[in-house]
Amino acid sequence: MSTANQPRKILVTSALPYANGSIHLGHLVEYIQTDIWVRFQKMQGHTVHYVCADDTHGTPIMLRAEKEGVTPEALIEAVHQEHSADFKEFLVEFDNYYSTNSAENKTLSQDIYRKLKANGKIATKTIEQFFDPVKNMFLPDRFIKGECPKCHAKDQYGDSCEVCGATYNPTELINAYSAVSGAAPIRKETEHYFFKLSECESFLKDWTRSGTLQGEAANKMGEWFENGLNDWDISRDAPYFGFEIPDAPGKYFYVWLDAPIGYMASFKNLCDKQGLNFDEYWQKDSKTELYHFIGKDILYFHALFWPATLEFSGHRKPTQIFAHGFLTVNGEKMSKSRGTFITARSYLDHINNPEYLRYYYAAKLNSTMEDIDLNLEDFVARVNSDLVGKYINIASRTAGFINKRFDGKLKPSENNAIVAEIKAAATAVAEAYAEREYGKALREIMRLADVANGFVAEKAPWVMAKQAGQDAALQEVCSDALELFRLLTLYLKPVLPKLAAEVEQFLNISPLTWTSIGASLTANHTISAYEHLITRIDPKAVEAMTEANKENLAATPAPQAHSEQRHAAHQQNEVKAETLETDYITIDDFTKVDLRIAKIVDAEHVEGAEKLLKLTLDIGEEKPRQVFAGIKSAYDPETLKGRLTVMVANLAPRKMKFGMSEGMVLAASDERGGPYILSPDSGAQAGMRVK
RNA sequence: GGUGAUGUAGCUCAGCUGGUUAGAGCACAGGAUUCAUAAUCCUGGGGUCGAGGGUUCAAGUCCCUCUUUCACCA
Repeated sequence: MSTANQPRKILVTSALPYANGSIHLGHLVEYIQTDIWVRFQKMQGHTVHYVCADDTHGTPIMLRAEKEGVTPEALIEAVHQEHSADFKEFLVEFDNYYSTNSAENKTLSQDIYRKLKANGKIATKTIEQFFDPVKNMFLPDRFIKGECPKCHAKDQYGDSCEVCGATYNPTELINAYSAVSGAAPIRKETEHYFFKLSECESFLKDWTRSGTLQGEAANKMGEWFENGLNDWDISRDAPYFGFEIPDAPGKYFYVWLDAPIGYMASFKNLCDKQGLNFDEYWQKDSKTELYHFIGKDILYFHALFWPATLEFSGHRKPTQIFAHGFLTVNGEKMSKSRGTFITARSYLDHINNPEYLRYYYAAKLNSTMEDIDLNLEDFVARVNSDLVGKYINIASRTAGFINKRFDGKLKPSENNAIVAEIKAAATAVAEAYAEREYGKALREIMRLADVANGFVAEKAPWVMAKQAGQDAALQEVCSDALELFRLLTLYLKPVLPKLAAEVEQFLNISPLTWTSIGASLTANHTISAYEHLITRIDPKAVEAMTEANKENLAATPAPQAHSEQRHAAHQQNEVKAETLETDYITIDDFTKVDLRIAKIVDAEHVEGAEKLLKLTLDIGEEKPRQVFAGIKSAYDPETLKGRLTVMVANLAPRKMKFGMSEGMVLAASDERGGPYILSPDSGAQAGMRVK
């Protein structure tokens, strides 16, 4: 990507936050990352539209509204107000912040659906799903609760246990009940609509490898292709809060169908308000650019479903998708009990300045999908040192002389080498921003701030101030220092827009853009009086913030542990949960398993495998079996050779990445350790049946 | 179980396609300075670059094995 001089037309989105909860510091990583990029591109003189919206549909919203005794519309309106206010205060400047529950989105979603259907990409299939007989509705996994089949913890969700971490199907829960009504769910058939993603494979393979994804992301997508693409279930049965599917009474679009179309709808709304040409941005051969900033957890939706949806409904595809990692706080997942699950609002209540967080995130962000860590101690140290100690200090230590001694008038030198050096860094800084290497950009900028402070220290204007006849030199040094400060402000402006605006006012200059680098503060230019622009963070404020969030824990019920995005990603599995299981098996069931004593004739490491060993097992057959076993962590292959163990001999052979596995070795393990493979008592011979 | 990441000074992180005695900021120690909200400047201590093996004239950087942490998928 170049920082070229040609003005570009760019449409940028951030992922749509779900209208079911508050914005927290994790969300803000993405919005701040996007906002910095957008502001940078705008400073470059490009035409940029940054749109977003609340993601408003789905079962969780419907049920929450019901619980609160309001309509879904009222609920999402209130959340929209809250989200908008949060973003505004964090200086996330959308050109439009809309809602997926809009007329535009309904029209676009239905239109796109019709085109997909006309292109033969829609199919129907009857599936079986859990149904709440009291509430008369089908239940997503997360609304089925029960006792964990592994550790017997009560009230666990349908897909995994939060106590022991086990994952399972909702069918395995003991005494399953509907989280909505408490009734025991029953299985019921229903007709669903599917988008035939399986037919889009060759298109998607090309698309995901054409430079549209980060390298790591493209690798990850490779997994999906290896397993083959499943058709995508895009319908949900009434009652559902969403858009009805055309010509399908009682069927609604699944929220993930209309959510990304919400990007288009928000832009459509902006076009209507500002007279922009919608089709220029979305038609098949659009020359404009389209970028989606997302979290790595929703890559699947944006790199598979979304481009396929666009392609087969006759639209353009995204230029690039930028996925970022998650936020950890003090090196760990955000946690209510540690007080590190911090909402945007709570941050604002305790730390008066949102730009500190913007700065810290920017200092940590790069173009990869790595997680970033908000270390609260480091946060305080970094902001205080970089922003107050280094950057702001340059103005603070020199502006006083200009104001007191020269009536605010500047007189810069003709050729200052330091000024030239800092101007010369513009390209490197711009490239780093464009590539989303904000950490790199800020490291460079702070290095320049060090250079600027070194310049002031070397010239020692305070010495000049005490010597007669040094007035001109004093004015020149301080003027140059303020020019350095101006340039540093310009470089920091995408990250610190509010502070930059205050500096512009202080320096009495028009808003800085990238072309302002060529300009300079000139002789006789008058600046305003300097007032402290920012103050240091008091570590006590941070402490108070985490304390306050701990208190909230006691006061409010724990939030839904599963994010809407995580849940969304699970939707593919809902369809798969089909076989019901009972607690007991019969002797016949057991004898189906052909267990044999096996002699390990050979064992070796598998190149490239993390946990596997390749075993060659003699069970008295002509040819030994080759079995891959996940016991590498516990056994050295050499020590296994010659041992007897137990294997499942009639397990269907399975093709693994490293070859065929013709059986399975039994081993014991749980959280206390393992795996420990089994050994028969002495006397057993290879090939004996275990029963 | 699979996949992708990850492990570099006390802390947070840089180290591009392998090449001089491994870097920065913070923290710490000593000195300078006092214009600036204890800020700034100079100097210094501190790392067997997760562990082991290999390739190479040369590896933090490539390969293999083990291991840490995380995420996604199953």
